[in-house]
Amino acid sequence: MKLQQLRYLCEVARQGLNVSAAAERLHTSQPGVSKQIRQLEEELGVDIFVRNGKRVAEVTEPGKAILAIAERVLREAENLRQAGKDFSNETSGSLVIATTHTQARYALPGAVKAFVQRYPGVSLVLHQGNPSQVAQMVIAGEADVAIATETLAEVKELVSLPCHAWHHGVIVRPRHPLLKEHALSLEAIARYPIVTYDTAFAGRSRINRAFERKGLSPRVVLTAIDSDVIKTYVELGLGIGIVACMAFDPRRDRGLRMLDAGHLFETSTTRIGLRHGAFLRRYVYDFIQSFAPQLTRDMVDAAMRGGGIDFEM
Amino acid sequence: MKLQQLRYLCEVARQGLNVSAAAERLHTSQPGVSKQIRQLEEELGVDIFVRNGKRVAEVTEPGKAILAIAERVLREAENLRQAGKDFSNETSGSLVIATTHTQARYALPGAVKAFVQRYPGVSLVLHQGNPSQVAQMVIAGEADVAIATETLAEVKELVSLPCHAWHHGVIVRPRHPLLKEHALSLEAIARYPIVTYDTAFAGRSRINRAFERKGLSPRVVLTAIDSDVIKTYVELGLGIGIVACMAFDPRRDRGLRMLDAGHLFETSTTRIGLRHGAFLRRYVYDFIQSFAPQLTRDMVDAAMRGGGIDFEM
DNA sequence: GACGCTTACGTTCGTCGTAACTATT
DNA sequence: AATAGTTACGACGAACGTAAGCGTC
Repeated sequence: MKLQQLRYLCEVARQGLNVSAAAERLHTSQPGVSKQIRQLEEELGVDIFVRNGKRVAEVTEPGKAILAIAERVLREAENLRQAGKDFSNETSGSLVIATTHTQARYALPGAVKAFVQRYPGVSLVLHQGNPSQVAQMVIAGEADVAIATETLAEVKELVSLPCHAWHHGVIVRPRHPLLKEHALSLEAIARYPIVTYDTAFAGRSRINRAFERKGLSPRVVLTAIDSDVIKTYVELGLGIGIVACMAFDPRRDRGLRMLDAGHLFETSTTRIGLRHGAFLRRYVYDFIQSFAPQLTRDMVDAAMRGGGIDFEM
Repeated sequence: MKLQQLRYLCEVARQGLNVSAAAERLHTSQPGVSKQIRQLEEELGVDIFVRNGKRVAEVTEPGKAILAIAERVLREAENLRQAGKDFSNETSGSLVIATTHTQARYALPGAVKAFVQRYPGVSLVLHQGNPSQVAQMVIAGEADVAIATETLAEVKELVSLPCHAWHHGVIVRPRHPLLKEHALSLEAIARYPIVTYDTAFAGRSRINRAFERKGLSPRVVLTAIDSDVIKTYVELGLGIGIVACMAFDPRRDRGLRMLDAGHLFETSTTRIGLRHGAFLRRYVYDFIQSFAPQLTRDMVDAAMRGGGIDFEM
């Protein structure tokens, strides 16, 4: 068994069982790939692919299990390579962050700016998606870290750590009647049409729960995945907005007013998600700590090894 | 990077940094091992070993991290091989069980007997040790499953599952005064010299805790790691014994009497410990279920993937 | 001086790529 | 007919083992 064979195998699977495409991506010949896979099948004594005549048609049931393990082997081998680069003080590299719009736009800029200054040789990539896509990217190895408020803690394949606690606020147009009420209440909010986040985004679950508990069914007239869209429509007078407080900037958002709603909705916690057992280069720890200062290298390491460990903020 | 290089590397580390010894164990030449390791070091750009002149003296700090990852790679590769054997219906193989005396002697015989009948081609090996040794054997890959009452649940590197709940009993000689008391109490027990398990064995922690809670400090005159030694000394009149109920057999132990003490000590739970993420061959699942019928393959799999999952009995 | 690791070198085996062949759509 | 995968074959390269060299203990 050789690592190369596993690489070939996984690439064929990733290319939708197309051996030629895999060979091309691997910069090698197609017969070579074909042969190595057959050799692996022979060594293991298991057919991994079902071949219709000469065409690779599907993955056998044992093949699925084998592919899963092969991917783990390759991932660990990749960890080794990363560890090598890290210890040899190689400054170049890449950091791929998978995150949601709200985080990318309002929470990350500070940490990102500090990072690119400190590590000019490291290319930083931001991938955007919804929380479950973000989690999947990290699981699949396409991203190094996931940052999101929802979902991450429930994904078993990831180690997740709390970064920031934050809460929601209500945004309205200037001179809106809500601005005159001396204490903001859920009942008052529910009287107006609402513009807020899409399901499974930026603490939307907390918003729903708060209304449900009071037996209120607010009229949500528009949902968006990002705070800017919400703000735009609130400015247009479509309704009042419920967004993360951090998404409101009094200087930029002159056409809007923010009412703190920390007492109405549960606090949300932004979390960082990491691949279980992954080797993280020094700059990854640095980035994490720059984003969430309480997450020291030791804490992250402890969580990565322990697996089940977690703590509340 | 090749698997072979990692194999060489780990073997050298395991042989106490002796390249020649590693080469011999790997059935290859010593220069080959030496060269491959240097190549790996060059590829990774990291010195793994500190060489005093021409002698390998110690592992560098980065080397330790690299060794840890290399071992993970090899373990996954081994999983692949096991998966191959399993799916190709190869009947031969081995099952190494690390366990304590009490389990081996009183809990396992039934499951072991059924196993060797059902899988005559699989060689079953029992390794004995104290609970933490047992856990270490599985972590190190020397054993496939750990079975013990203490320790396993706390070891993070293992997935542990509850098998049997059991409790302690008090054994005394015939005509002992305790036999006449109509309700056994801790206070009554504490009046006599006690023979029981060594620290960290077979629920000894529960025994201690029960007495502590009542503020009693019983006089323990002898501790042993196995029930048979305890029984022997109780028969000799050294004191009364506290052992697992399952260790008492009225037909064999004619010179002794057993008093149930389930109401005095907390229930102990025998657990099975498995290496996190390991591939288990079919017969391993069968063995586990034969030992603890509630542990179906699906349950074991769920626990292995989930990592943090657990349930109480 | 004995042991242990490295360097040097020749053989062998394996891998890769090209080309021809065969099956599937 | 075109696309995709396997078989065949020759060239290159890498790993292995033997033998010699050099440092420690």
